[in-house]
Amino acid sequence: MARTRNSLETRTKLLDAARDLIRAKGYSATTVDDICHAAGVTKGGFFHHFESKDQLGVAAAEQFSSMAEQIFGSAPYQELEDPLERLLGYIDFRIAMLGAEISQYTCLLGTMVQEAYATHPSVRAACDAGMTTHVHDLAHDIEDAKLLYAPNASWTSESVGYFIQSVIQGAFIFAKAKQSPDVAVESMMHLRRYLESLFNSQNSRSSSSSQIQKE
Amino acid sequence: MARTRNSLETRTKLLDAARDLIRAKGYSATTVDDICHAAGVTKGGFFHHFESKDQLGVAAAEQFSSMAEQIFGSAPYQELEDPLERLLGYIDFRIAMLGAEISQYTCLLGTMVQEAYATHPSVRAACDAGMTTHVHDLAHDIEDAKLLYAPNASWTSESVGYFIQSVIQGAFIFAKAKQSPDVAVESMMHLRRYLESLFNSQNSRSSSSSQIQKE
DNA sequence: AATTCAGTACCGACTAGTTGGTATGTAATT
DNA sequence: AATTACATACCAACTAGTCGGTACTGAATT
Repeated sequence: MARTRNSLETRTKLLDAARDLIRAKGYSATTVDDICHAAGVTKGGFFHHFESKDQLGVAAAEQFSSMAEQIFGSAPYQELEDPLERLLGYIDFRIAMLGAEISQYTCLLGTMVQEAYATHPSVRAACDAGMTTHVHDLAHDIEDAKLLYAPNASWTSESVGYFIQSVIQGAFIFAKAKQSPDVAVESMMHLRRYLESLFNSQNSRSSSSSQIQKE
Repeated sequence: MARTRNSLETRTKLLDAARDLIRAKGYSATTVDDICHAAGVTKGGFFHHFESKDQLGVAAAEQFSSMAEQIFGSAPYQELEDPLERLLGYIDFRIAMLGAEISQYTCLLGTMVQEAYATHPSVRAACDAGMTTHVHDLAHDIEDAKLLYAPNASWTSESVGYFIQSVIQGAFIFAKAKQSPDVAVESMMHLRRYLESLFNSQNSRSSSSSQIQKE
């Protein structure tokens, strides 16, 4: 029966199945058997790769984080030279993602941490770590844009990064509640407008096409 | 043993226990036995009041909605005459709430809908209904403020209402992940600043989002 | 005023199925 | 030969939900 005997491949199949199932049903409602069945692996195989369900949750969070890092790190907007344009490109990219199926664009970490924060400490920590890393990646561009367009602003780049993620996470909740991304799209447009306004004040010099044409 | 034989009281105790437990552990991880134990009621009593766990979820969502309606409807900021001040008062009120324990200020509806949206349709619908009602309550003040301060703005009051709720829901996720409300507070401060900016400028033009504001 | 009686509120043991996890076996790889 | 990578069979604890029974209530009947 066992056609392939590739440890890494099996592990990846389990993690992918876990990612999809947990995004759809949540962490608690997703059983080990569910994951095994979806991945085409038996219980024995599962517990060969992960010593507990919680440890799978941690591993799934880590895998999701590096997947996100890869997706956003290699997205087209990263080629833009202006940090503000990269930031707005990120938002536009996330808005574009809302065109796919709900289960494709929602965040595993946000979903898991909601139910796991009080009862599964290791999962909570893994979600926190992944989200924090993503915020810090963003904050780098925000900081560069700030130095360029709003050096005297009172807000911190990090807080803007967390704000962006809060809007996105909240938008996902409404996409789920309404079974439609429409409200989420509008929220992210508000977010985009706010970001523009943050970099629009006082001494701004921009050679870019979009916003400021004041002299 | 049975001191009081008050149907409504027992039902309320079950709903209160469900609210607290689900906010802490999520919907799936909260068992009927958990709820019974916390409420001091037996299984028989539970299923006398609710014909299924899902129906309890729906009832809990409804109760939570009317609780919210009552809290925000009778909050001090409602006395303010200016609709914009009422709106900002709402934000300040929510920021102040972040001083309590996590389990006290998080949203049952947002928590439940995350895990239930695909697998428990009735619960999803109840959460949607509750959140939508709350947004519409908010949107009323937003609309009034718009007529007063930004009559020509291109955004809709409803979309601003959903945006506010998205930020709040997302902030809760980070409060859980970080086990601290600090990040949530900062996000709500950004939200507050955005709302101020929406009503601050001479919005005599529509659609063009760039607006220069003075400090 | 006492009795009946139907209905409501609740109890707690039970069930059939599910849960995460284990013990043991075995074929493939090193 | 030893280790790895699984599969199979199994278990104790737990799961939502059931069911027969009990205690209390309040109104109608006696």
